[in-house]
Amino acid sequence: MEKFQLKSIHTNDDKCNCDECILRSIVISNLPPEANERMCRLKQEKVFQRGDIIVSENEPVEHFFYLKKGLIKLSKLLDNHKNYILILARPHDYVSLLSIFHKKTYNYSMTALEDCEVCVFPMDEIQQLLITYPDFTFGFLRKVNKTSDVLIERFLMINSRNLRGRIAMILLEFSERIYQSKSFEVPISRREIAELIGMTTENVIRILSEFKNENIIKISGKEIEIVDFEKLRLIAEHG
Amino acid sequence: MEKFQLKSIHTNDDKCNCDECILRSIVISNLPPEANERMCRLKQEKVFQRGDIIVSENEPVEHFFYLKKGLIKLSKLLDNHKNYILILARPHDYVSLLSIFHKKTYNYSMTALEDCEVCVFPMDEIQQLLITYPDFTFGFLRKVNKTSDVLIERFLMINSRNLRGRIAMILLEFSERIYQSKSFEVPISRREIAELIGMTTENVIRILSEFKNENIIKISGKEIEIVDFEKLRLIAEHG
DNA sequence: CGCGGCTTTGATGTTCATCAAGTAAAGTGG
DNA sequence: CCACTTTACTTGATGAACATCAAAGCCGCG
Repeated sequence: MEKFQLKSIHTNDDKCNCDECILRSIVISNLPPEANERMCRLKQEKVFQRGDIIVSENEPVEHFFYLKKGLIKLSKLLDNHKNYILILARPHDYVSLLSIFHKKTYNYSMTALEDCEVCVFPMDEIQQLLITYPDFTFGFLRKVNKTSDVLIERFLMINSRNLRGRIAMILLEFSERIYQSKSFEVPISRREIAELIGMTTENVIRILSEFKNENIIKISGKEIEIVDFEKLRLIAEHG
Repeated sequence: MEKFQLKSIHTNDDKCNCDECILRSIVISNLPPEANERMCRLKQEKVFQRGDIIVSENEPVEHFFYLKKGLIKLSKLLDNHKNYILILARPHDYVSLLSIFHKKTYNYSMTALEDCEVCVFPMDEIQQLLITYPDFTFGFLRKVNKTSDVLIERFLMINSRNLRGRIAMILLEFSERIYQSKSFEVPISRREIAELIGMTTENVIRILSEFKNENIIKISGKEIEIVDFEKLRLIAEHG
Protein backbone atom coordinates (compact mmCIF):
# COMPACT_ATOMS: atom_id res chain seq x y z
CA MET A 1 0.00 0.00 0.00
CA GLU A 2 1.95 3.00 -1.21
CA LYS A 3 0.79 6.17 0.41
CA PHE A 4 0.34 9.42 -1.46
CA GLN A 5 3.85 10.88 -1.76
CA LEU A 6 4.46 14.58 -1.44
CA LYS A 7 7.10 14.33 -4.11
CA SER A 8 4.51 13.27 -6.63
CA ILE A 9 2.72 16.60 -6.29
CA HIS A 10 3.33 19.10 -8.98
CA THR A 11 1.69 22.50 -8.75
CA ASN A 12 1.48 24.65 -11.83
CA ASP A 13 0.72 28.18 -10.82
CA ASP A 14 2.20 29.49 -14.04
CA LYS A 15 -0.22 28.18 -16.67
CA CYS A 16 -3.93 27.83 -15.96
CA ASN A 17 -5.66 25.75 -18.58
CA CYS A 18 -9.01 25.72 -16.85
CA ASP A 19 -10.71 27.09 -19.90
CA GLU A 20 -10.84 23.72 -21.53
CA CYS A 21 -11.50 21.92 -18.29
CA ILE A 22 -14.31 19.43 -18.20
CA LEU A 23 -15.14 20.29 -14.62
CA ARG A 24 -15.73 23.88 -15.56
CA SER A 25 -17.72 23.17 -18.68
CA ILE A 26 -20.03 20.71 -17.02
CA VAL A 27 -20.56 21.60 -13.42
CA ILE A 28 -20.12 25.32 -13.49
CA SER A 29 -21.27 26.20 -16.97
CA ASN A 30 -22.89 29.55 -16.44
CA LEU A 31 -20.87 31.06 -13.65
CA PRO A 32 -19.72 34.66 -13.71
CA PRO A 33 -16.07 35.04 -14.83
CA GLU A 34 -14.83 36.05 -11.40
CA ALA A 35 -15.99 32.71 -10.04
CA ASN A 36 -14.03 30.88 -12.67
CA GLU A 37 -10.95 32.86 -11.85
CA ARG A 38 -11.46 32.09 -8.20
CA MET A 39 -11.74 28.38 -8.90
CA CYS A 40 -8.62 28.62 -10.95
CA ARG A 41 -6.65 30.35 -8.21
CA LEU A 42 -7.76 27.81 -5.64
CA LYS A 43 -6.84 24.88 -7.75
CA GLN A 44 -3.79 22.74 -7.27
CA GLU A 45 -2.97 20.25 -9.97
CA LYS A 46 -1.42 17.06 -8.77
CA VAL A 47 -0.09 14.05 -10.54
CA PHE A 48 -0.58 10.60 -9.13
CA GLN A 49 1.18 7.55 -10.38
CA ARG A 50 -0.33 4.17 -11.03
CA GLY A 51 -0.89 2.58 -7.64
CA ASP A 52 -0.89 5.80 -5.62
CA ILE A 53 -3.68 6.23 -3.13
CA ILE A 54 -5.39 9.52 -3.85
CA VAL A 55 -7.62 9.53 -0.81
CA SER A 56 -8.03 7.01 1.96
CA GLU A 57 -11.24 5.99 3.61
CA ASN A 58 -11.67 7.62 7.03
CA GLU A 59 -9.25 10.45 6.35
CA PRO A 60 -10.75 13.86 7.09
CA VAL A 61 -12.35 15.55 4.11
CA GLU A 62 -10.16 18.56 3.49
CA HIS A 63 -10.08 18.67 -0.27
CA PHE A 64 -12.36 18.16 -3.18
CA PHE A 65 -10.74 16.12 -5.92
CA TYR A 66 -11.58 16.34 -9.55
CA LEU A 67 -10.15 13.64 -11.76
CA LYS A 68 -8.95 15.44 -14.84
CA LYS A 69 -7.20 12.59 -16.55
CA GLY A 70 -6.61 8.92 -15.84
CA LEU A 71 -8.43 6.02 -14.28
CA ILE A 72 -9.19 5.36 -10.64
CA LYS A 73 -10.86 2.75 -8.51
CA LEU A 74 -13.31 3.58 -5.77
CA SER A 75 -13.15 1.08 -2.93
CA LYS A 76 -14.30 0.47 0.59
CA LEU A 77 -13.28 -1.78 3.43
CA LEU A 78 -16.11 -3.70 5.03
CA ASP A 79 -16.23 -5.50 8.36
CA ASN A 80 -12.62 -4.40 8.81
CA HIS A 81 -11.13 -7.03 6.57
CA LYS A 82 -12.93 -7.45 3.28
CA ASN A 83 -12.26 -4.99 0.50
CA TYR A 84 -14.88 -4.07 -2.09
CA ILE A 85 -14.29 -2.15 -5.28
CA LEU A 86 -17.38 -0.11 -6.01
CA ILE A 87 -16.55 1.07 -9.48
CA LEU A 88 -13.79 2.17 -11.83
CA ALA A 89 -14.07 5.80 -12.77
CA ARG A 90 -12.99 8.08 -15.58
CA PRO A 91 -12.88 11.90 -15.51
CA HIS A 92 -16.58 12.44 -16.25
CA ASP A 93 -17.74 10.19 -13.48
CA TYR A 94 -17.57 12.50 -10.48
CA VAL A 95 -17.22 9.71 -7.97
CA SER A 96 -15.27 12.12 -5.78
CA LEU A 97 -18.59 13.83 -5.02
CA LEU A 98 -20.09 10.75 -3.48
CA SER A 99 -20.19 11.34 0.25
CA ILE A 100 -18.06 14.39 0.92
CA PHE A 101 -20.91 16.69 1.92
CA HIS A 102 -22.41 14.70 4.72
CA LYS A 103 -19.44 13.13 6.42
CA LYS A 104 -16.32 14.67 7.86
CA THR A 105 -14.24 11.75 6.68
CA TYR A 106 -14.02 10.08 3.30
CA ASN A 107 -16.31 7.13 3.00
CA TYR A 108 -14.41 5.52 0.15
CA SER A 109 -10.82 5.22 -0.98
CA MET A 110 -9.64 6.37 -4.38
CA THR A 111 -6.62 4.72 -5.97
CA ALA A 112 -4.94 5.59 -9.26
CA LEU A 113 -5.00 2.72 -11.77
CA GLU A 114 -3.21 4.77 -14.39
CA ASP A 115 -1.09 7.86 -14.03
CA CYS A 116 -3.65 10.50 -13.12
CA GLU A 117 -3.97 14.25 -13.23
CA VAL A 118 -6.14 15.53 -10.43
CA CYS A 119 -7.34 19.02 -9.58
CA VAL A 120 -7.44 19.57 -5.85
CA PHE A 121 -9.54 22.29 -4.21
CA PRO A 122 -9.65 23.18 -0.51
CA MET A 123 -12.99 21.97 0.78
CA ASP A 124 -13.83 25.07 2.76
CA GLU A 125 -13.34 27.21 -0.31
CA ILE A 126 -15.63 24.93 -2.28
CA GLN A 127 -18.27 25.33 0.40
CA GLN A 128 -17.85 29.08 0.12
CA LEU A 129 -18.42 28.88 -3.61
CA LEU A 130 -21.47 26.69 -3.06
CA ILE A 131 -23.02 29.29 -0.81
CA THR A 132 -22.21 32.09 -3.21
CA TYR A 133 -23.22 30.53 -6.52
CA PRO A 134 -26.43 28.49 -6.51
CA ASP A 135 -25.84 27.35 -10.08
CA PHE A 136 -22.66 25.74 -8.93
CA THR A 137 -24.43 23.90 -6.16
CA PHE A 138 -27.18 22.86 -8.50
CA GLY A 139 -24.66 21.45 -10.92
CA PHE A 140 -23.17 19.42 -8.11
CA LEU A 141 -26.60 18.22 -7.11
CA ARG A 142 -27.21 16.86 -10.57
CA LYS A 143 -23.85 15.17 -10.70
CA VAL A 144 -24.22 13.61 -7.29
CA ASN A 145 -27.60 12.25 -8.27
CA LYS A 146 -26.27 10.79 -11.47
CA THR A 147 -23.21 9.26 -9.85
CA SER A 148 -25.16 7.35 -7.26
CA ASP A 149 -27.71 6.23 -9.83
CA VAL A 150 -24.99 4.71 -11.94
CA LEU A 151 -23.57 2.93 -8.92
CA ILE A 152 -26.92 1.58 -7.79
CA GLU A 153 -27.91 0.35 -11.23
CA ARG A 154 -24.56 -1.35 -11.61
CA PHE A 155 -24.98 -3.12 -8.28
CA LEU A 156 -28.39 -4.42 -9.22
CA MET A 157 -27.19 -5.61 -12.60
CA ILE A 158 -24.14 -7.37 -11.23
CA ASN A 159 -26.00 -9.11 -8.45
CA SER A 160 -28.80 -10.32 -10.67
CA ARG A 161 -26.39 -12.20 -12.90
CA ASN A 162 -24.55 -15.46 -12.58
CA LEU A 163 -20.77 -15.56 -12.64
CA ARG A 164 -20.45 -15.88 -16.40
CA GLY A 165 -22.80 -12.94 -16.81
CA ARG A 166 -20.75 -10.85 -14.42
CA ILE A 167 -17.49 -11.52 -16.20
CA ALA A 168 -19.17 -10.76 -19.52
CA MET A 169 -20.47 -7.49 -18.10
CA ILE A 170 -17.12 -6.37 -16.79
CA LEU A 171 -15.38 -7.26 -20.05
CA LEU A 172 -17.88 -5.19 -21.99
CA GLU A 173 -17.46 -2.41 -19.46
CA PHE A 174 -13.72 -2.39 -20.02
CA SER A 175 -14.11 -2.47 -23.75
CA GLU A 176 -16.91 0.04 -24.18
CA ARG A 177 -16.95 2.38 -21.24
CA ILE A 178 -13.35 2.47 -20.12
CA TYR A 179 -11.14 1.88 -23.14
CA GLN A 180 -13.38 2.20 -26.20
CA SER A 181 -11.42 -0.58 -27.81
CA LYS A 182 -11.92 -4.26 -28.42
CA SER A 183 -8.52 -5.00 -26.91
CA PHE A 184 -7.13 -3.58 -23.72
CA GLU A 185 -4.82 -4.23 -20.83
CA VAL A 186 -6.84 -5.01 -17.72
CA PRO A 187 -5.79 -2.36 -15.18
CA ILE A 188 -6.45 -4.50 -12.12
CA SER A 189 -5.51 -7.93 -10.84
CA ARG A 190 -7.76 -10.97 -11.00
CA ARG A 191 -8.37 -10.60 -7.31
CA GLU A 192 -9.50 -7.03 -7.83
CA ILE A 193 -11.85 -8.10 -10.59
CA ALA A 194 -13.30 -10.48 -8.05
CA GLU A 195 -13.70 -7.65 -5.55
CA LEU A 196 -15.40 -5.56 -8.20
CA ILE A 197 -18.07 -8.07 -9.13
CA GLY A 198 -18.49 -10.08 -5.96
CA MET A 199 -16.98 -13.49 -6.63
CA THR A 200 -13.80 -15.42 -5.88
CA THR A 201 -10.50 -14.96 -7.64
CA GLU A 202 -10.47 -18.60 -8.70
CA ASN A 203 -13.78 -18.30 -10.47
CA VAL A 204 -12.74 -15.12 -12.24
CA ILE A 205 -9.80 -17.02 -13.68
CA ARG A 206 -11.84 -20.11 -14.46
CA ILE A 207 -14.49 -18.21 -16.38
CA LEU A 208 -11.96 -16.12 -18.26
CA SER A 209 -10.40 -19.42 -19.33
CA GLU A 210 -13.80 -20.73 -20.36
CA PHE A 211 -14.38 -17.66 -22.51
CA LYS A 212 -10.98 -18.15 -24.06
CA ASN A 213 -11.71 -21.79 -24.87
CA GLU A 214 -15.07 -20.81 -26.33
CA ASN A 215 -13.26 -18.33 -28.59
CA ILE A 216 -15.08 -15.38 -27.11
CA ILE A 217 -11.90 -13.62 -26.01
CA LYS A 218 -8.16 -13.88 -26.37
CA ILE A 219 -5.97 -13.59 -23.30
CA SER A 220 -2.32 -13.15 -22.72
CA GLY A 221 -1.62 -12.07 -19.19
CA LYS A 222 -3.38 -8.79 -18.54
CA GLU A 223 -3.96 -8.20 -22.25
CA ILE A 224 -7.47 -9.14 -23.36
CA GLU A 225 -9.04 -8.93 -26.78
CA ILE A 226 -12.73 -9.39 -27.29
CA VAL A 227 -13.36 -11.56 -30.33
CA ASP A 228 -17.07 -12.34 -30.20
CA PHE A 229 -19.08 -9.37 -28.96
CA GLU A 230 -22.33 -11.06 -29.89
CA LYS A 231 -21.83 -14.01 -27.59
CA LEU A 232 -20.46 -11.81 -24.84
CA ARG A 233 -23.49 -9.57 -24.97
CA LEU A 234 -25.81 -12.55 -24.87
CA ILE A 235 -24.07 -13.91 -21.80
CA ALA A 236 -24.14 -10.47 -20.16
CA GLU A 237 -27.82 -9.99 -20.95
CA HIS A 238 -29.26 -13.28 -19.87
CA GLY A 239 -27.27 -13.55 -16.63
CA MET B 1 -51.06 -3.00 -8.74
CA GLU B 2 -53.39 -0.26 -7.55
CA LYS B 3 -52.62 3.05 -9.13
CA PHE B 4 -52.57 6.31 -7.22
CA GLN B 5 -56.23 7.33 -6.90
CA LEU B 6 -57.27 10.94 -7.13
CA LYS B 7 -59.86 10.34 -4.46
CA SER B 8 -57.15 9.56 -1.96
CA ILE B 9 -55.75 13.06 -2.25
CA HIS B 10 -56.63 15.44 0.47
CA THR B 11 -55.40 19.03 0.33
CA ASN B 12 -55.43 21.13 3.44
CA ASP B 13 -55.07 24.74 2.52
CA ASP B 14 -56.67 25.82 5.76
CA LYS B 15 -54.10 24.79 8.35
CA CYS B 16 -50.38 24.93 7.63
CA ASN B 17 -48.39 23.03 10.22
CA CYS B 18 -45.05 23.43 8.49
CA ASP B 19 -43.51 24.92 11.57
CA GLU B 20 -43.00 21.55 13.10
CA CYS B 21 -42.16 19.90 9.82
CA ILE B 22 -39.06 17.75 9.71
CA LEU B 23 -38.33 18.76 6.14
CA ARG B 24 -38.14 22.39 7.14
CA SER B 25 -36.11 21.85 10.26
CA ILE B 26 -33.54 19.70 8.57
CA VAL B 27 -33.09 20.72 4.99
CA ILE B 28 -33.93 24.38 5.17
CA SER B 29 -32.88 25.29 8.66
CA ASN B 30 -31.65 28.81 8.20
CA LEU B 31 -33.84 30.14 5.44
CA PRO B 32 -35.42 33.57 5.58
CA PRO B 33 -39.07 33.52 6.70
CA GLU B 34 -40.41 34.45 3.29
CA ALA B 35 -38.87 31.31 1.84
CA ASN B 36 -40.62 29.19 4.42
CA GLU B 37 -43.91 30.84 3.64
CA ARG B 38 -43.34 30.24 -0.03
CA MET B 39 -42.63 26.55 0.59
CA CYS B 40 -45.77 26.42 2.64
CA ARG B 41 -47.91 27.99 -0.05
CA LEU B 42 -46.53 25.65 -2.69
CA LYS B 43 -47.13 22.59 -0.64
CA GLN B 44 -49.93 20.14 -1.19
CA GLU B 45 -50.47 17.52 1.45
CA LYS B 46 -51.64 14.20 0.17
CA VAL B 47 -52.62 11.02 1.87
CA PHE B 48 -51.76 7.69 0.39
CA GLN B 49 -53.16 4.44 1.59
CA ARG B 50 -51.29 1.23 2.17
CA GLY B 51 -50.59 -0.23 -1.25
CA ASP B 52 -50.92 3.01 -3.20
CA ILE B 53 -48.20 3.78 -5.68
CA ILE B 54 -46.85 7.23 -4.89
CA VAL B 55 -44.63 7.54 -7.92
CA SER B 56 -43.96 5.14 -10.75
CA GLU B 57 -40.64 4.49 -12.40
CA ASN B 58 -40.40 6.25 -15.78
CA GLU B 59 -43.12 8.77 -15.04
CA PRO B 60 -42.00 12.34 -15.73
CA VAL B 61 -40.60 14.14 -12.71
CA GLU B 62 -43.10 16.89 -12.03
CA HIS B 63 -43.20 16.91 -8.27
CA PHE B 64 -40.88 16.61 -5.38
CA PHE B 65 -42.26 14.36 -2.68
CA TYR B 66 -41.44 14.58 0.95
CA LEU B 67 -42.59 11.70 3.10
CA LYS B 68 -43.97 13.30 6.22
CA LYS B 69 -45.41 10.24 7.87
CA GLY B 70 -45.60 6.54 7.09
CA LEU B 71 -43.47 3.90 5.47
CA ILE B 72 -42.63 3.39 1.82
CA LYS B 73 -40.69 1.03 -0.35
CA LEU B 74 -38.34 2.17 -3.07
CA SER B 75 -38.21 -0.28 -5.95
CA LYS B 76 -36.99 -0.70 -9.49
CA LEU B 77 -37.75 -3.00 -12.37
CA LEU B 78 -34.72 -4.57 -13.99
CA ASP B 79 -34.41 -6.28 -17.36
CA ASN B 80 -38.12 -5.59 -17.79
CA HIS B 81 -39.32 -8.41 -15.62
CA LYS B 82 -37.48 -8.65 -12.34
CA ASN B 83 -38.43 -6.35 -9.51
CA TYR B 84 -35.93 -5.19 -6.89
CA ILE B 85 -36.73 -3.40 -3.67
CA LEU B 86 -33.89 -1.04 -2.88
CA ILE B 87 -34.85 -0.02 0.60
CA LEU B 88 -37.71 0.72 2.96
CA ALA B 89 -37.83 4.35 3.98
CA ARG B 90 -39.16 6.44 6.82
CA PRO B 91 -39.67 10.22 6.83
CA HIS B 92 -36.06 11.12 7.60
CA ASP B 93 -34.66 9.07 4.78
CA TYR B 94 -35.07 11.42 1.82
CA VAL B 95 -35.13 8.65 -0.75
CA SER B 96 -37.32 10.88 -2.90
CA LEU B 97 -34.21 12.94 -3.62
CA LEU B 98 -32.38 10.08 -5.20
CA SER B 99 -32.33 10.76 -8.91
CA ILE B 100 -34.79 13.57 -9.53
CA PHE B 101 -32.23 16.20 -10.48
CA HIS B 102 -30.51 14.44 -13.31
CA LYS B 103 -33.29 12.57 -15.06
CA LYS B 104 -36.55 13.79 -16.46
CA THR B 105 -38.29 10.64 -15.34
CA TYR B 106 -38.32 8.87 -12.00
CA ASN B 107 -35.73 6.18 -11.76
CA TYR B 108 -37.44 4.32 -8.95
CA SER B 109 -40.97 3.61 -7.83
CA MET B 110 -42.29 4.57 -4.43
CA THR B 111 -45.11 2.57 -2.87
CA ALA B 112 -46.88 3.19 0.42
CA LEU B 113 -46.50 0.31 2.88
CA GLU B 114 -48.52 2.08 5.53
CA ASP B 115 -50.97 4.92 5.21
CA CYS B 116 -48.71 7.84 4.38
CA GLU B 117 -48.80 11.59 4.57
CA VAL B 118 -46.78 13.16 1.82
CA CYS B 119 -45.96 16.78 1.04
CA VAL B 120 -45.93 17.42 -2.67
CA PHE B 121 -44.15 20.39 -4.25
CA PRO B 122 -44.13 21.34 -7.93
CA MET B 123 -40.69 20.55 -9.23
CA ASP B 124 -40.18 23.77 -11.15
CA GLU B 125 -40.92 25.76 -8.03
CA ILE B 126 -38.38 23.71 -6.11
CA GLN B 127 -35.81 24.47 -8.75
CA GLN B 128 -36.64 28.14 -8.39
CA LEU B 129 -36.05 27.90 -4.67
CA LEU B 130 -32.80 26.08 -5.26
CA ILE B 131 -31.54 28.90 -7.45
CA THR B 132 -32.65 31.52 -4.98
CA TYR B 133 -31.47 30.03 -1.70
CA PRO B 134 -28.05 28.37 -1.76
CA ASP B 135 -28.50 27.08 1.77
CA PHE B 136 -31.49 25.16 0.58
CA THR B 137 -29.52 23.58 -2.23
CA PHE B 138 -26.66 22.82 0.08
CA GLY B 139 -29.01 21.07 2.47
CA PHE B 140 -30.26 18.95 -0.38
CA LEU B 141 -26.73 18.16 -1.40
CA ARG B 142 -25.96 16.80 2.02
CA LYS B 143 -29.12 14.75 2.11
CA VAL B 144 -28.59 13.31 -1.34
CA ASN B 145 -25.08 12.32 -0.38
CA LYS B 146 -26.22 10.66 2.77
CA THR B 147 -29.10 8.84 1.13
CA SER B 148 -26.95 7.20 -1.50
CA ASP B 149 -24.30 6.32 1.05
CA VAL B 150 -26.83 4.47 3.13
CA LEU B 151 -28.04 2.59 0.09
CA ILE B 152 -24.57 1.64 -1.05
CA GLU B 153 -23.46 0.47 2.36
CA ARG B 154 -26.60 -1.59 2.70
CA PHE B 155 -25.97 -3.23 -0.65
CA LEU B 156 -22.45 -4.17 0.28
CA MET B 157 -23.51 -5.54 3.64
CA ILE B 158 -26.35 -7.60 2.22
CA ASN B 159 -24.31 -9.08 -0.57
CA SER B 160 -21.40 -10.00 1.64
CA ARG B 161 -23.57 -12.17 3.84
CA ASN B 162 -25.06 -15.61 3.46
CA LEU B 163 -28.81 -16.13 3.50
CA ARG B 164 -29.09 -16.53 7.26
CA GLY B 165 -27.07 -13.37 7.71
CA ARG B 166 -29.34 -11.48 5.36
CA ILE B 167 -32.51 -12.52 7.12
CA ALA B 168 -30.94 -11.65 10.45
CA MET B 169 -30.01 -8.22 9.08
CA ILE B 170 -33.46 -7.46 7.79
CA LEU B 171 -35.09 -8.59 11.02
CA LEU B 172 -32.84 -6.29 13.01
CA GLU B 173 -33.57 -3.54 10.53
CA PHE B 174 -37.28 -3.94 11.08
CA SER B 175 -36.89 -4.02 14.80
CA GLU B 176 -34.39 -1.25 15.28
CA ARG B 177 -34.61 1.14 12.38
CA ILE B 178 -38.20 0.83 11.26
CA TYR B 179 -40.34 -0.04 14.27
CA GLN B 180 -38.14 0.49 17.33
CA SER B 181 -39.77 -2.52 18.89
CA LYS B 182 -38.89 -6.13 19.44
CA SER B 183 -42.18 -7.22 17.90
CA PHE B 184 -43.72 -5.92 14.72
CA GLU B 185 -45.93 -6.77 11.80
CA VAL B 186 -43.84 -7.28 8.69
CA PRO B 187 -45.16 -4.71 6.20
CA ILE B 188 -44.26 -6.72 3.11
CA SER B 189 -44.81 -10.22 1.76
CA ARG B 190 -42.24 -12.98 1.88
CA ARG B 191 -41.67 -12.49 -1.80
CA GLU B 192 -40.94 -8.82 -1.22
CA ILE B 193 -38.49 -9.66 1.54
CA ALA B 194 -36.78 -11.83 -1.03
CA GLU B 195 -36.70 -8.94 -3.49
CA LEU B 196 -35.24 -6.71 -0.80
CA ILE B 197 -32.30 -8.93 0.10
CA GLY B 198 -31.65 -10.83 -3.10
CA MET B 199 -32.79 -14.40 -2.51
CA THR B 200 -35.75 -16.65 -3.29
CA THR B 201 -39.09 -16.58 -1.51
CA GLU B 202 -38.72 -20.21 -0.52
CA ASN B 203 -35.46 -19.60 1.25
CA VAL B 204 -36.83 -16.57 3.07
CA ILE B 205 -39.54 -18.79 4.49
CA ARG B 206 -37.18 -21.65 5.22
CA ILE B 207 -34.76 -19.51 7.18
CA LEU B 208 -37.50 -17.75 9.09
CA SER B 209 -38.69 -21.22 10.10
CA GLU B 210 -35.17 -22.18 11.12
CA PHE B 211 -34.93 -19.09 13.31
CA LYS B 212 -38.26 -19.98 14.87
CA ASN B 213 -37.14 -23.53 15.61
CA GLU B 214 -33.91 -22.20 17.10
CA ASN B 215 -35.99 -19.97 19.39
CA ILE B 216 -34.51 -16.82 17.96
CA ILE B 217 -37.87 -15.41 16.88
CA LYS B 218 -41.57 -16.09 17.22
CA ILE B 219 -43.75 -15.98 14.14
CA SER B 220 -47.44 -15.94 13.57
CA GLY B 221 -48.25 -14.88 10.05
CA LYS B 222 -46.85 -11.43 9.46
CA GLU B 223 -46.34 -10.84 13.16
CA ILE B 224 -42.77 -11.39 14.29
CA GLU B 225 -41.23 -11.07 17.70
CA ILE B 226 -37.51 -11.13 18.22
CA VAL B 227 -36.66 -13.27 21.23
CA ASP B 228 -32.88 -13.62 21.10
CA PHE B 229 -31.23 -10.42 19.93
CA GLU B 230 -27.79 -11.76 20.84
CA LYS B 231 -27.96 -14.71 18.49
CA LEU B 232 -29.55 -12.63 15.77
CA ARG B 233 -26.81 -10.06 15.95
CA LEU B 234 -24.17 -12.77 15.82
CA ILE B 235 -25.73 -14.26 12.72
CA ALA B 236 -26.05 -10.82 11.13
CA GLU B 237 -22.43 -9.95 11.92
CA HIS B 238 -20.66 -13.05 10.80
CA GLY B 239 -22.59 -13.46 7.52
C1' DC C 1 -67.67 -22.26 -4.24
C1' DG C 2 -63.76 -21.97 -6.98
C1' DC C 3 -59.89 -19.36 -8.38
C1' DG C 4 -55.53 -17.04 -7.79
C1' DG C 5 -52.10 -15.40 -4.87
C1' DC C 6 -49.44 -16.19 -0.71
C1' DT C 7 -47.23 -19.46 2.25
C1' DT C 8 -44.98 -23.65 3.49
C1' DT C 9 -42.24 -28.04 3.12
C1' DG C 10 -39.65 -31.49 0.69
C1' DA C 11 -36.68 -33.35 -2.95
C1' DT C 12 -33.31 -32.47 -6.42
C1' DG C 13 -29.64 -30.58 -8.95
C1' DT C 14 -26.69 -26.65 -10.13
C1' DT C 15 -23.83 -23.11 -9.02
C1' DC C 16 -20.41 -21.50 -6.55
C1' DA C 17 -16.91 -21.13 -2.60
C1' DT C 18 -13.41 -23.50 -0.49
C1' DC C 19 -9.36 -26.19 -0.16
C1' DA C 20 -5.18 -27.84 -2.04
C1' DA C 21 -1.23 -27.72 -4.86
C1' DG C 22 1.59 -26.16 -8.27
C1' DT C 23 3.57 -22.66 -11.64
C1' DA C 24 4.81 -18.17 -12.88
C1' DA C 25 6.07 -13.55 -11.88
C1' DA C 26 7.62 -9.93 -9.16
C1' DG C 27 9.68 -7.80 -5.37
C1' DT C 28 13.69 -8.01 -1.52
C1' DG C 29 17.98 -8.30 0.66
C1' DG C 30 22.62 -9.84 0.67
C1' DC D 1 22.97 -10.40 -9.78
C1' DC D 2 21.33 -14.35 -7.56
C1' DA D 3 18.88 -16.76 -3.86
C1' DC D 4 14.89 -15.99 -1.37
C1' DT D 5 10.28 -14.67 -0.26
C1' DT D 6 6.16 -13.18 -1.37
C1' DT D 7 2.36 -12.27 -4.36
C1' DA D 8 -0.27 -13.33 -8.45
C1' DC D 9 -2.09 -16.77 -11.37
C1' DT D 10 -3.95 -21.30 -12.64
C1' DT D 11 -6.26 -25.97 -12.45
C1' DG D 12 -8.61 -29.67 -10.21
C1' DA D 13 -11.39 -31.92 -6.66
C1' DT D 14 -14.86 -31.55 -3.15
C1' DG D 15 -18.71 -30.16 -0.59
C1' DA D 16 -21.84 -26.57 0.91
C1' DA D 17 -24.99 -23.19 -0.16
C1' DC D 18 -28.53 -21.98 -2.77
C1' DA D 19 -32.08 -22.00 -6.70
C1' DT D 20 -35.39 -24.58 -8.85
C1' DC D 21 -39.19 -27.64 -9.24
C1' DA D 22 -43.19 -29.79 -7.35
C1' DA D 23 -47.10 -30.22 -4.42
C1' DA D 24 -50.17 -29.07 -0.99
C1' DG D 25 -52.58 -26.01 2.51
C1' DC D 26 -54.34 -21.52 3.42
C1' DC D 27 -56.80 -17.31 2.77
C1' DG D 28 -59.32 -13.61 0.65
C1' DC D 29 -62.27 -12.29 -3.03
C1' DG D 30 -65.47 -12.28 -6.70
